[in-house]
Amino acid sequence: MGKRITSQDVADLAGVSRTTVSFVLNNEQRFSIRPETAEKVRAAAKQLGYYPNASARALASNQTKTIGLIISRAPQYIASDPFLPQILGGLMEVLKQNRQGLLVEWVEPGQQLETYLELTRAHHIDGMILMTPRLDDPGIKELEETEIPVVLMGYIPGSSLHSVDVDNLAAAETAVNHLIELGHSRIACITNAALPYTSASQRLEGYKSALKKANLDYDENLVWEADFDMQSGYHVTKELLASGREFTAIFVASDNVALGVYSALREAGLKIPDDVSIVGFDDIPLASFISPTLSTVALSGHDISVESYNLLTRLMRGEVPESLSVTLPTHLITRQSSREIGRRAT
Amino acid sequence: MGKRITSQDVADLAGVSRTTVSFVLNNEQRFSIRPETAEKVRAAAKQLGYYPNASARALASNQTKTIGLIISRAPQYIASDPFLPQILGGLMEVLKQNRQGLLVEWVEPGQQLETYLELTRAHHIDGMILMTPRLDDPGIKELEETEIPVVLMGYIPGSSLHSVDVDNLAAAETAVNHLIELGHSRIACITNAALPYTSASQRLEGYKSALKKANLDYDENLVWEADFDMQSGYHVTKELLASGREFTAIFVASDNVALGVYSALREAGLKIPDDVSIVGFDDIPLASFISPTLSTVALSGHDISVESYNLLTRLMRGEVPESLSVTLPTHLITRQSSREIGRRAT
DNA sequence: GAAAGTAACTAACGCGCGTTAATCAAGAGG
DNA sequence: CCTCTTGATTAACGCGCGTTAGTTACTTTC
Repeated sequence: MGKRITSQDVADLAGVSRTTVSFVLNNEQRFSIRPETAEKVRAAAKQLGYYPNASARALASNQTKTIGLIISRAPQYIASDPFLPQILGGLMEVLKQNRQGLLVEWVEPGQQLETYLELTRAHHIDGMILMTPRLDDPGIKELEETEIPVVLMGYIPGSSLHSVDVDNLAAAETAVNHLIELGHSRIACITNAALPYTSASQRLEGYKSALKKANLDYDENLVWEADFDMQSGYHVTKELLASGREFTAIFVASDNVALGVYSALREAGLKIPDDVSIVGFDDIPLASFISPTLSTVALSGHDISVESYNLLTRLMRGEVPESLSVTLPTHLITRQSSREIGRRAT
Repeated sequence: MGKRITSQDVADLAGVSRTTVSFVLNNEQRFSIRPETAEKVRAAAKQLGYYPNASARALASNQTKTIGLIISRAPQYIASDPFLPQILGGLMEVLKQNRQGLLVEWVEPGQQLETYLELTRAHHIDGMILMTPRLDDPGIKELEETEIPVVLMGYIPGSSLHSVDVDNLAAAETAVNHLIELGHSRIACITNAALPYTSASQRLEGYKSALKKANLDYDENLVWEADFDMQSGYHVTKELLASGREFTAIFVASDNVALGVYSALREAGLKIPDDVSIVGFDDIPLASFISPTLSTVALSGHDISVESYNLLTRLMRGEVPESLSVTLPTHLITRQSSREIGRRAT
């Protein structure tokens, strides 16, 4: 158990005071340090292999240099989310550049309050990003009143918290419109998640809006709720098929769920896009690798992460961004899974 | 900026000393506290909404109650890893039960040393789990000498660090053997990653071993290295096809990579399993949803996480586990992608 | 009834660092 | 020669908590 090296050790070796060591290593400009003294300190620190203790530093400076990513979902759903790595990857990339750490937490519906309070009051983190928030999250209100900077990845209407999101409604509308332009009029909708998740309800709104603008009837029997994963997509599609309702296309608000839809349709002997056209959402890497390749709404998890981090950084600096929310672009990518109604393979 | 609530505030309100507050809230059994006093303290804490400051606590107790998950890979590879969420999900589940936090970091080859030192010496975390370690990681040696508990998710031969892994070699051997039993003798191998990653080299060894036991020639022109993602699987398969070498089956050491292989074969007009049989590795959720469903070696990311955490916990408690490494079971799942050689669809 | 406990609690130190106010040397100005 | 700056450095306090070594008050023991 080698004795831990403190800044006092560095100070002793360099023949200066601990204060000087602190000034040098933190590049404190307000106090002038003679270059050769600074060099002596740096050499001593290097020689001893000194690394400032994170806890002590956090305690003294009131900054943990760590931000939190909070996922509003249970682990079993997290485990099969192909989009999470993109978010995580993007975030970790910018964080490392800025020498900050990332604490990952999840909260299950019903326990949000306690988790948020613990995280913020205990000051484990300097700021937090809340992923896939739920409309019915009672903790949101609590967070609005806390001092800690918060960025929502996803939009909560009426919340005073800053947020980063894509325009889910418009994007979904575009996707459904694409199907309408291909001549489809009986278009089913399978959501990406339960409706308390804002992205789910917004995408559903976009679906409705597109139908309305095209003067197509909205049939609630064609709308089904999936639950993040492929299994749910599979089961919901089975039910849709069993319901006997006719449809020639499905807007699936999540590529991941769409994979389950593919599987169920295949099992039912239906061909994509010959019998059913599909448009997904997210453009996960897989979308261009499966057969048939999946038409989908592309959005960049990487950009969402970076923008969230940028916004959070400004909040942590105490700045007040002019606008409450950042909306990122999406674009429709048409691939093989969507085709004009009635046309057979060429 | 409401004043932060400290244990002193709780003590004042309860009419006791700060020490008593600490004893009560930490359930310190060594000192006897009168039940009604304890109750008074708890009531005061609740009333004030007191949460002990994490940094102060860490500094005083020398425990951060946080463990680190270190991923030896660059963010762009992390972003498309379908296996990461499983690991993360499992880990987060057990961590929450034990009221511990999770700090996620990545290191890129070449910078491991600095990152490990910083993380351990700065005492950001109580212990760490190192995911997908590389044989050529110079930091491993450093970690062996550090005091902080470390668990490798993946095996490094000759290392004195504890590890949790599946028996990659045996599992790969089983997979290849399955192909051999189906009558295949020209079996290509596409690795899951570059060979410095131990899982990649071990799976390749399993492939070689299976061939050897079956007295089949090892042809290094049939072995290609992929790089975690689908793109690499796609490109490598293209090259394999372009090389003109004959083969009737491919062992792909990663389901994710196999998806790229699927795509390339499809593009070349080859049918799976009619023309080429495929066996993958990992059993990602998608494996049973794509067409044809993918035969693969199943392993549980969840279990790997849980076992890693359990092992790490014991190390953090100062225990010395009898064995250096934990090996978890795998099992081959045969689905549609592998079939007897020469047989056409039924 | 003094010595020896025992239960219940507290004063005070230390964890390692950031930071303010103070100190000291050295030169500038008169 | 003495004051006044300026530049370079340090003593000392505080961050909020865990924890040891007490200190009380209240029994028990012979």
